[in-house]
Amino acid sequence: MTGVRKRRAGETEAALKEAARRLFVERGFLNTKITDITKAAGRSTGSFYEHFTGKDELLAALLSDMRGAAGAAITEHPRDHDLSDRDELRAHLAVAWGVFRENLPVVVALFQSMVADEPGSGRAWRDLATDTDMLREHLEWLAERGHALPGPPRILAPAMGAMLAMLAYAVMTTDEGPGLSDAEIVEALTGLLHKGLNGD
Amino acid sequence: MTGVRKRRAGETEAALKEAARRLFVERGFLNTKITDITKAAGRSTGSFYEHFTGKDELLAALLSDMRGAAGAAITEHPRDHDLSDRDELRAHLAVAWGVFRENLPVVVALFQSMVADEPGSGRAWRDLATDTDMLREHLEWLAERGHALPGPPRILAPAMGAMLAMLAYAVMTTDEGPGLSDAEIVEALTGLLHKGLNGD
DNA sequence: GTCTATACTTGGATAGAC
DNA sequence: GTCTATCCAAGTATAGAC
Repeated sequence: MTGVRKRRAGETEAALKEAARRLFVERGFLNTKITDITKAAGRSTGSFYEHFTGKDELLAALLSDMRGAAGAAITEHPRDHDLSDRDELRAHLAVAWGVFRENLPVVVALFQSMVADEPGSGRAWRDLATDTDMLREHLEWLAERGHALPGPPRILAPAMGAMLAMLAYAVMTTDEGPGLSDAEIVEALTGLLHKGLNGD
Repeated sequence: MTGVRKRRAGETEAALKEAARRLFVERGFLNTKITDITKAAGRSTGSFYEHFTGKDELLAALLSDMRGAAGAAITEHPRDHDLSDRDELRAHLAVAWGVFRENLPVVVALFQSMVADEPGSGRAWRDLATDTDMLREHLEWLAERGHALPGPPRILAPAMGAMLAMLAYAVMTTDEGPGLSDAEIVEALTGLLHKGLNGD
């Protein structure tokens, strides 16, 4: 493989990804066909399969890119973050909301992909539990320290994650939103959850 | 149209609906093809279109049936329900959870249908706002009476609805759930939201 | 109203030339 | 690696006999 050829290949892959990101937001992951992506990227159908085995692998690649970029912000949480502190809770929520906002194409695609799966697969619960694993640990840490929670962390964490994910999806895919800024939404959620977890 | 013929027609429609309900839970709304439904119902493809113009109309019919049955429980809320009362809040959540549980086929189908729509359509937000309209009014009623809420009802209501809907979807479509009974889940959500709304 | 048979469309995937 | 051309499977929807 020559250097030029390699570069051209990289450009094609990047073009396909970029086109996919744009289309995933506009039409959604499910309604975007591979031919739509190649057309938008100015590439041929055959070329697509030289880079990805299918739409799912493309999504996996996008997800990988996302983790590389914004992943650090989410992953590197010290286990002893104190969510009973209002400012820390707000910061947490703000980071999560921001990651959603910054990576909307991937978020939309993952959300659609998850919900479109066979209900019997149980994927929705599995994804939700996995994605809120760290939050669950935070809550368990609070409980271990004698903090009185309104319920078991293994249901509270997924519940909070469900609220955040679903609400973010709804808000970020409409023009007719609640008429509130991101900061105002985060503030409202902070109030609800802070009092909810700590009782005032 | 003879009486016999009419009866037979009614049976076919019922058989199609019943088959659809079953398949929507097993495979989901999106993955269930019209041919799957007719096959499961022991009817022909052509016959299907004599009763419904397509899958969406079938879903609308199922939704209509559901409203007729369980609708009363949800719709007939006096506007002045006091959600700051823990027992009333729990009862509310329990009713909603129960409706989801009792009508899982329709709930799954609607959820999938909503999420599969073009993100740009803003349907997710619209549905969420509509479905939590009454809750929003309840909260506004509280606010009018001087109750201090953690944020504007127009974002709190959708947020609560998002949590309930997404969590119910996840929990009810898995065998590996949180290991809690419905009552225990409702109790945990009650605790979280009651304190969240009222501050202890 | 219901059936069988089939036309039609979409979209995924590959073959082979360049 | 990329392209054009094409095959093929899946599903929707209709036509026409009963």
